[in-house]
Amino acid sequence: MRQSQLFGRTKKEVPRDEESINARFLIRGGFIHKEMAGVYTFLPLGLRTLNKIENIVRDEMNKANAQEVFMPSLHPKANWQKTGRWDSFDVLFRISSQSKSEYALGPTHEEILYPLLTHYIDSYKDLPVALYQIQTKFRDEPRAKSGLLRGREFRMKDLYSFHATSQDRDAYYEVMRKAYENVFQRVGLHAVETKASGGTFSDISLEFQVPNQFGEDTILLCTHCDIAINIEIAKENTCTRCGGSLSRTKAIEVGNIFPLKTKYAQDFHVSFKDKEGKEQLVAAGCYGIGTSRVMGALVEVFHDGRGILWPQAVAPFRVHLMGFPGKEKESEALYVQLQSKGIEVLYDDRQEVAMGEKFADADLLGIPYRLLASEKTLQKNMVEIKKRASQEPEFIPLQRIEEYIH
RNA sequence: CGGGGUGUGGUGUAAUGGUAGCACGCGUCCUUUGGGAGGAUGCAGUUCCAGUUCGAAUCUGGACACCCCGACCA
Repeated sequence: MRQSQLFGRTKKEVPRDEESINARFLIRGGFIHKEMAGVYTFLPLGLRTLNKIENIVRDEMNKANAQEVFMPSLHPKANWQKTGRWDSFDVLFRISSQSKSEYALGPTHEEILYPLLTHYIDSYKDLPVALYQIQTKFRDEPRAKSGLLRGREFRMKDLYSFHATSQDRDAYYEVMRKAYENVFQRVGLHAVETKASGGTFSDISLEFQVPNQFGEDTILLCTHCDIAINIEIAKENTCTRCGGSLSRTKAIEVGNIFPLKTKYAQDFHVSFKDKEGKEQLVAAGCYGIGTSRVMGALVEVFHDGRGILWPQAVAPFRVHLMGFPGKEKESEALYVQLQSKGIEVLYDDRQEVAMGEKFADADLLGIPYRLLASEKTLQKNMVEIKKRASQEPEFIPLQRIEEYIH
């Protein structure tokens, strides 16, 4: 991508009123644009990163034998009345049409998926089923805050699994738990498995918490074995697994998995015939990851005074090539060469922009490798390459670029 | 939803009752180019509605919006 043609621009000034680091850098870098509190447009740069996160999630869900579907955002009121949540779900957006019909904007999708299943599940032979989607969710948060960390409209992967027995469900729960570990490891986040309250519809839940001072949650983190317990339900002073001491830590919740009780299966009569021909309710589990929140959390964790430091797997591009005045032809050749090798390059081909500004933008955008071919380096048939995370550049031969950045 | 704060060109800001100014960005021209270049010139603004006043960005009331703290958060 040529930066001269990239939609969006960087800003030198910190946006007034934005205190959270992710909002400041993502807005300044032209990744996102705020429409209103908790509602953002993802600009081309930001969408690339969001897509990378979501594709990693997709890959891990597919590997766990889940199938992707796409459910509506507009939900029938009757379904929400059936579960009682039309009245009890406090952050539900309730909207009405010209003809005065009322609808819910989906904050979660049990009210769609359970009724859907009744059409496709009749026998134990139809189970198990694991369906997921990556969707825009709507929650009328009384207080949207902290950039992408708490929005009123946000991206979420939600997966629901259905099984003939709770033992089967519990086994799949462990599969998902492993899949979640993989997702967070691959996007570069250290997410700690944290025991939390299950709420109304589950006995327990497991949250994936990224320790960070700007998180909303407080967890008690075991200093020895890297598990935690949410302070909401903490009764012990020591780790239940290893007896280690617990330290109180702020954290960002990026995922949550929990077995579901039978409430929804009952509400929507999601049942099947077992081997004996007896009618049974399905056993279910629910598994969520806030993908846009993951993006915000990444910035909260990976930044310095100048800007973002994206982990390679989610960076919008792998290489940021700096065009050098007077060396346009050589830079252009490098751009073509890297692209032909399938390397994602953002090429700062802006002619009228001084080098200092290009460097400042490169630091802000946080692409892992900064590449530069100048008079100085070309004389030796070299390019300068600088990792975003390191202070000093290195000089490597032109032919060795590809191996270096892998 | 309770409390606090803030609303001035696209962005960041100054003007506290009397000419709305500056910087960045943007347009045009010229000179520049290894860490946010220089000159010339141009475009662009007081959140909205009432009120007080000869006169309101400034004072009063209300609305709306945004940020922060808290409550809430299947």
